[in-house]
Amino acid sequence: MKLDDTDKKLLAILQEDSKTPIKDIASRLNLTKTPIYERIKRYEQEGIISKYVGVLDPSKLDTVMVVFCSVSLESQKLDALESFDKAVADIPEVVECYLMGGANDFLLKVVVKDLQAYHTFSSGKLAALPNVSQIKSTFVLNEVKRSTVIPIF
Amino acid sequence: MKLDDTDKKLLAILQEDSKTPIKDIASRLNLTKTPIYERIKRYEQEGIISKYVGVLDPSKLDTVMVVFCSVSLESQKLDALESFDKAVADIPEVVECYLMGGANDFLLKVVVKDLQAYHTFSSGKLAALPNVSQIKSTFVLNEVKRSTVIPIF
DNA sequence: CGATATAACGGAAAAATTCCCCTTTATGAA
DNA sequence: TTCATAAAGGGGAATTTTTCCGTTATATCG
Repeated sequence: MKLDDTDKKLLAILQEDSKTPIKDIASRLNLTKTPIYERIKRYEQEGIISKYVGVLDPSKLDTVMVVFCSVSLESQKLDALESFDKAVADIPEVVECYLMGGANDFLLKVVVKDLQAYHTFSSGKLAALPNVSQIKSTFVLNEVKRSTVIPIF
Repeated sequence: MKLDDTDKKLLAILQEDSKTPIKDIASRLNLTKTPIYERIKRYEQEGIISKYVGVLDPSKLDTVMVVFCSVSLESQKLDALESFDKAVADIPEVVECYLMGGANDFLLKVVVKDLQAYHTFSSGKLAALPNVSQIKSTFVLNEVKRSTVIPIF
């Protein structure tokens, strides 16, 4: 889908604050509610906007710890990768998971409540998945920046 | 702040779909709109919910490429770390940034439109920041899972 | 057992979204 | 240039949702 200048500005606004009233967006973009409303509906229908969510501040929840871990599999065959994908989808502690280039590892972002919970997760749930050969964990000391915005140029 | 069972369920719903009408949430949690409304307002005032955002599907935007890079600084002094923090906040391509334990590196999630844009970003903007000594880039081949949900147990 | 605080309820007012039809602007072929 | 057609924008009314009351229930503690 082709995005014009208005689309880019509008998507930027919705990525920053999806609760901004349509009429306010309209006046910022020098339009009225109808064209704004219809553009937004189009994004939703086409799946460009997949969902609207509330974002929590982990520093306000005293029991949150973030860990990145890179997981290597014994096999790089497609079905091994796919079965790992599926397994990971159902583990709530795994908040993000990426298949990475270079070493053919997965990079996982994991959220747990403390170090003990991480140990349980890592040695219990994660190491138990099929084909897992190596897990390297790195702990987040400080969350410097976290945004969900995909910059559109 | 102490979170009871209703708070946890409510935060889980809002993290999944913040557009769910309050009356629908109320009936799911066997309550009426008022207590739900007042709990949500409390989360917003206390900053537990920091914002509401629209989430874009990068696969629907043909020009999106994700890279993780670990950046080492020459100095681990506090002011060097802090000036890096501040600089990173203003770079839109840097979507997330974490100070990591272990090697005292930063881990950055970077979103650009293609490989050429990444080269421009990496050698231009990123390497130009003060104290940067080493940049290791790993490219995302496939986004297996990406959620903004912080699991609350 | 009161007294007080906290949470939940129900309805009305305000605000936002949604939907309708109409007007304007852009596009392209004759 | 001009007309036909499509695409985008506009304005207002109906609907839905949020917000804000006053009131009632429930729990906690001396």
